Amino acid sequence: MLSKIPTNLPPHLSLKFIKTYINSGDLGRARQLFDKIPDPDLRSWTVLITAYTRQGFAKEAVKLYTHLRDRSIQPDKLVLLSAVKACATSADLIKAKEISEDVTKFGLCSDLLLGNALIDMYGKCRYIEGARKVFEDLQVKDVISWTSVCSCYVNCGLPRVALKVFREMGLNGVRPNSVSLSSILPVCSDLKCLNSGREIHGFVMKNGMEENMFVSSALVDMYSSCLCIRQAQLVFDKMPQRDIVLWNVIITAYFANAESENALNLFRQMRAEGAKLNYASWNAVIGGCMQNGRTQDALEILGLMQDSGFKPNQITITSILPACTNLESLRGGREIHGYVFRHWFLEDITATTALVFMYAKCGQLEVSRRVFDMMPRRDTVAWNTVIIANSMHGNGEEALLLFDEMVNSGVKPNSVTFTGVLSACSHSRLVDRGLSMFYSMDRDHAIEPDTEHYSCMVDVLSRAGRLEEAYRFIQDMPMEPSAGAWGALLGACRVYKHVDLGRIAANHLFEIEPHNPGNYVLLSNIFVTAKLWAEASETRKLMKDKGIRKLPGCSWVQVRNKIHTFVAGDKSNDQSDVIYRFLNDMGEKMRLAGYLPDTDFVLQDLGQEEKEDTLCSHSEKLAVAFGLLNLNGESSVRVSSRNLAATFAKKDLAKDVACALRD
DNA sequence: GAACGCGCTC
Repeated sequence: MLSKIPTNLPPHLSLKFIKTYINSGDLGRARQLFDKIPDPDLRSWTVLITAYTRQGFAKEAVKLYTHLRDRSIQPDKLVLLSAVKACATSADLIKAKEISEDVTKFGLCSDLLLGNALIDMYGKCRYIEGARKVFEDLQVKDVISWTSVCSCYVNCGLPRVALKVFREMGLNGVRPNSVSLSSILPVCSDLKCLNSGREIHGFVMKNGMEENMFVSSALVDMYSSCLCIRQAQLVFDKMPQRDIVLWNVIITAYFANAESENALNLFRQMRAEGAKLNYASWNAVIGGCMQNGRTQDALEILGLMQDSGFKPNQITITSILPACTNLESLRGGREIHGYVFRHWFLEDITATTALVFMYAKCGQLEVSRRVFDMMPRRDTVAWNTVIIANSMHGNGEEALLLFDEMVNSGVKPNSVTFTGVLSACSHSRLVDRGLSMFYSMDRDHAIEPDTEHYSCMVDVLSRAGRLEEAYRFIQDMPMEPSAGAWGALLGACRVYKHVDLGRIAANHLFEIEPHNPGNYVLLSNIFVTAKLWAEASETRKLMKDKGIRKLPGCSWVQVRNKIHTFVAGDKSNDQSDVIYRFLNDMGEKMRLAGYLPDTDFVLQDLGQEEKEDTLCSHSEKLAVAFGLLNLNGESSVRVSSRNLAATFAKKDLAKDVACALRD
């Protein structure tokens, strides 16, 4: 029994006791003994610092080193190594610099082991200059020095430099080992650089390293990222043994390549072979199902996961939450919110962000905002989500205020942020703000606008009726204009009745996406409005000849527990009579108030009265009327629309998700 | 006494 902590031991014995306590997992007792030694030797310091780092208390380890220095004890190489490692783990750049100074101060800056550890430390602190300096100053560099400096560039988001350094290493006659290879292969994955990946695969085979678990799982991941799933499978098949990571990687690879059937088969095979699944396995397969639209499978596997004794964690919840991002899911979504709350997952920035997004998508902007406001910390994605939420709901001014708040709080915007901000500007007709935002991207935030941003700007100008400007904007784009850009212009040409530009935009769209029915319908409608009947029917004919059909629009509204669906001109609802009478009354009241319906929006060649009728039977209008008539103000009316085919698949999945989660 | 591979949100 290790009951009483001994005192007054000679140094070698106290070290022995400290080690015994650490090995038995009692770090606290080791510390108590250490604190009782009046003058601990350097070995004791080293052992304790290392133990703290290994057991996940790197900050405490760094503190311990600070105590040592406060006592003006001169560190040796071993203590410094342990401190450098602690600092690397806690990624504390300020302490990192202090320790680095100590290394120099005590004349150890040309030591290879310490130098390598310092490079790794700076890499983990994302301080390239520091790592580079240590690397340059090393008289002798080995494979670890080179690998560490490569990893540093990878960590700091400079994959191309990492690849360059990796090649330099070879040119300097240093042969990469398995660690170097599994560090550099993810770079090929990120850059989708199949050529470099293949080259490295060749090196692996020539040097007989293909059975290394780290190397082969990195190879599988590389081939998967480069969309060569067959190559990935070949690497996997050649492995005589498969550890859990290799299984996870190959399953993720199939999901990422949209082959979910094969992924699920491998998942079954993995379980049949008795592989010991970990959290990554369960989350990979649940996330993979969700990414591939297999919500039902995801739910089933969520059940299996819990049967196997794994409690869904933040990542599981985050993956499954998108099942709840539709209007009819609000109830189930709330239950999941409860689960997230009960399990302290609100501390998790990713899970909470998914929750913020879910509420916004369910039409609950206020709740979404309250959840966001309660977040203890917010990263770029969290800010992006709340900005996009406001943009979706047409709160352009609020989205811009949030953007300022984001920048002021020191969180860096990225390209998604600007997509959100610019689309907010377009929905709220904030043209000047949109333009100034767009020009500030490159100038103030070093973000180069991509196709999506240009399309947003075309939308900003188009919706404001500045069609010629929008067209010039498209012509000045540095890249090939996307369907989004031309589509924004075409839509606005319909609203502002601009035939010439409409024709130009549509012709580009027919090239880019020849099978999108919307473009043909829009152009035909533009012709109808301009009374260019011949061209209108020609467009319709073009569409028909290509075998393209427009799917009917559809809207639905939830009243208490039931979802009611409407298509345009729908008379199938029990209350259809009441709905149409209500809409007619409203129409009459509007006319009296001086509002005349814009019948230009009806494409058929009908009489004025019939045209007004057609406008009244729009599917969204029917759904809103039904909601107003049946909800009696007891809650807000939330209507959502999609094309009919997508609607058949809708279902309150959130409830299923909530049911599947067991406390 | 040093270095490496798998899971989540916009």
